[in-house]
This record gives sequence, structure tokens and C-alpha cells, in this order.
Amino acid sequence: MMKLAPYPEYKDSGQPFLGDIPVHWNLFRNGRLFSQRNETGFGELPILEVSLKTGVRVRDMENLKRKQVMADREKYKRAAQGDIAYNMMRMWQGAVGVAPVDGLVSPAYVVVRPFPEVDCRYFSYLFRTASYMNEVDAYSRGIVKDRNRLYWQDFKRMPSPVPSIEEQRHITSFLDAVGSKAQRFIRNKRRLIGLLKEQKQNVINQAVTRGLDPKIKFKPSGVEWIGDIPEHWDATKLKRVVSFNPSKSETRANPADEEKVVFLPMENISVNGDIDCSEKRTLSEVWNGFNYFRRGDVVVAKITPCFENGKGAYLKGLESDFGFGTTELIVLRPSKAIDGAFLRFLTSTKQFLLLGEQYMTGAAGQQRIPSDFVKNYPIGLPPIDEQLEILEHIQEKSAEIDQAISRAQREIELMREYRTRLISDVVTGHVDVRGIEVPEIAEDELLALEEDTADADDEIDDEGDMDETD
DNA sequence: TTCGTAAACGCCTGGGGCCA
DNA sequence: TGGCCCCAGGCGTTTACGAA
Repeated sequence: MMKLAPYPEYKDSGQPFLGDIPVHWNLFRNGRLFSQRNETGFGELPILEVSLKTGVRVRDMENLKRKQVMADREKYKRAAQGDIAYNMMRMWQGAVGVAPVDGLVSPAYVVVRPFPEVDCRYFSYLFRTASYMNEVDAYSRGIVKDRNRLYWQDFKRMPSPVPSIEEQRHITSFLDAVGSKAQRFIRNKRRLIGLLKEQKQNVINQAVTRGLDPKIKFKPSGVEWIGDIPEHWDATKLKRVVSFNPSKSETRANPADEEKVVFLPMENISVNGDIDCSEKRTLSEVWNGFNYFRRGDVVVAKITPCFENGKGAYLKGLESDFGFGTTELIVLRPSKAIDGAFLRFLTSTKQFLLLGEQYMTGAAGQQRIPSDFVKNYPIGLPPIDEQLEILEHIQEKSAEIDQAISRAQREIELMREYRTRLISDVVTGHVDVRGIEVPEIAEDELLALEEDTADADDEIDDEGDMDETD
């Protein structure tokens, strides 16, 4: 990260949200920088949309995700290339951007045309800073926050810090370059996280299907896609060591009782095997129509996409002795020959999930895994002592990998914080970037940056599931 | 008990209508 | 034109329910 210094001299802007600004900067009302463009009757132009995520872009009419009701294109407003357009209902959330081409926007949007001393990209950065959005909120009107609108009359009263046009351009180029660099960093970290997750899965797969000692003798498992297994392991099927969907009559509980037990809907089971036991229901509520299980059982989701995502859990930490859950689970009760945690790993391996996908039955989109597939799933089974050693090994290796993943996720968060803070500091004049040389950025890199910057905020909580197509 | 499928639900994005 | 309310529609996920 580069070392940046403040400007040599400052003056009071008179605006609490800005504080001091460089002495050579101006503070103008937006009405001094932009005029409203209210032109209609250009029905042949492409439709533009403004959203919180993507700023302004051309709407893809051929691959519309939703059918937009478009009353009359002639009533849509024209936004010329380089104008700023904002969604008046969402401006306080940052729904603003620069029109990439001449196009049309909804009559509910506001289009502003820049005067010659304005570089719209600089103002697009400024308008999306947290402090400016707060100010927008204060200038917006509406009876509830969610419906606050920023009308042109109010927008034009808002003050903005204004460097010279040359400095605006330099700042914009600088921020584009920094953003591009940050995005590359984040992309690489995401790749790393993806690889680490894969590595963790491989550690598990390797350990539960081939054991820990690569030097021992192997024998053919008899199943082509499993390959060889250690010679002293049993080649068997899950149904030989697991009982399926045990009967609730074993609880000897009275179904009419008002006793409360844990209830697990699908959403309370996570893909990493954690369960949320906070939901409790009475026996009379759940006795009929739901799946029964007890502490120490293993559950596997059978419906798409839960199965494909590997949803399932080892119910070691179930808060009540037994409980009930959605019928979209298969309940597996481990025998003495197999440890519950080992069983959970076996039913979350890549092989199990990929093969299971091929056996899915039912209507597209809502398929289920047949219980026969699970019952007849072939496995290599080590002696119970060895299973425990394997579990210990997985735990140790997973902890190391999890640590590396957390570190990478934290680095991404820090980079985003740095980028956001830097943009805010630069466009409000808190740091001086005039003397810093800006590297050239290719146009396609710039376009990618615009998309990525918008997407990035959504991905913060879920780094692993991102589409790594680039 | 298993399976097929409709429907509910939440989230998200964005636009239209009505009235003053 | 402004102010406000409500609706449309996509999509993924999950539940509910009835038939086999």
C-alpha cells in the first residue's frame, strides 16, 4: 500500500460532512456543476438501468431476468453518454452512475448534464462515498426511509467539493488504477480460497477413501470409480454398517406429550455440518409427518440443491436426546463398525455427491437422491481405531487450511476497507495524489473493474461460492 | 415410506397508478 | 410534478400435501 500525504494547505469547507478541503478547491452547489436533462421522444435509443450494484449500464433486453413493463418509450428520458443518471428513490443508497452510451432511462430517474469544468467519473466516485450518501439521505424526502427520494430541486442544492478539471481527471485515473489493482488482489485471494477449499476436500477424500499410509498394500475395491483400497479394509456397502430411517417407536415417548424436542428444518442444517438446535416443537406437533432421529445419527439432505451442496450433519451435538426434522432428510444410524463423524465425511466426499447427482430422480429442479443409492453406496471401511486416527488427521489438516482461508478472507476485507477509505479520502481532498504517476489501464480492464466493484460488496460473506470464470 | 409436484416464501430490482 | 403506495416478476430454496 502506498504512502499518501495530505495537501499542504486546507480551508474550512463549512460543511460538517466534508470538514476541511484543500485551499485551492472550490465548494459548489450541484446546480452550479450540472443542469437537468429532461429530453423525451428518443424511442429508438437503448434502455439504460441504474442499480445499486452496477451503476448505469445498458439493459440486456434479450436476456431479461424479469419482464419489464415499459409503458411508452417515447416518455423515457434521454441520457447522453457521459451524463450522470440516478435513481431518485435509491440515490441515498448509491444508485448513481455515468451513462456509458446515449440511452433512455425511466421517467422516475434524474439525468444531469455536466458543465465543462466537470468530469462525471470524479463525481460518480464522490456520490458513492458513505459520507456523501448520508448527505443525500438528509436532502431526500419521503415518509419512510426506504422511500426517500432525491429530487432535482434538492440535488442541485447539495454542496460538492470541486478540484480543477485537470485534477478531477487525475483523481479519476488514479482511483481507476488503484481499483484495478485492488480487484486483481481480491481476485487472486478468491482463487486462493477456492484452491484451499478444494485442498481441504481432497484431504478428506484421500483420508476416508485411501487411509493415511500410502506405503501399505492396496487391493481392488471391486468398484471402478473407487479404485483400490487398503488391503486390510473391508469393501462393503453403507447398508451393512448403517441403519436407515430408524423408527420413532424406540423413544417410547407419548406422541400426545407436550414435551419439546429439537426440530431441524433444512435451513437449520449448514453445508459444513453445523446444526442450529434453537427451534423446538412439541411431540404432538411433529410426531406425524416428520423425520425422526436421535443424538449421534447422521442426516443427509436428499432434495436438490441441498444434496448437491453437501448439506448434512453428524448429530453429535443435538440438544435433546432425539428430535425431528424435515422429511427431506435421510437419517443414517451408524453401527458399532463405523464412527458417526467418519460416516458424515463419507457422505460428504466429492465422489458421493458427484455420483449421487447422476442417480437423482424426479422432475428437473426438484430431484431427490433415492435412498437405494445411499444404501448400496460402496465404501472401503477401515477398523474403528483407524477411523479415529483418520478423523484426528482430518481435524488437524482442516484446522491449518481453515486458518489460511480465514487469513485470505480477512485480507480481502482489509483491501476493500482500504479501497473504500482511499476513494473517500481522495475525492474529499484528505490526501493529495497530484504527484503520483498513474499507470495506464486497458479499457477492458476498466470495464471489468466497474462490474467487479459493484459485485464485490455482495460477495463479502460468501467468498467460496463465487464463479471463478475469469 | 417414498416420491412427485405445487405452492409458499424471501429477496431483489424496478415501474406504474392515483391523487393533490 | 411531487408524494405516496402498491404491484410485477424472476429466481432459488424449502415446505406441504397427496398419491403410490
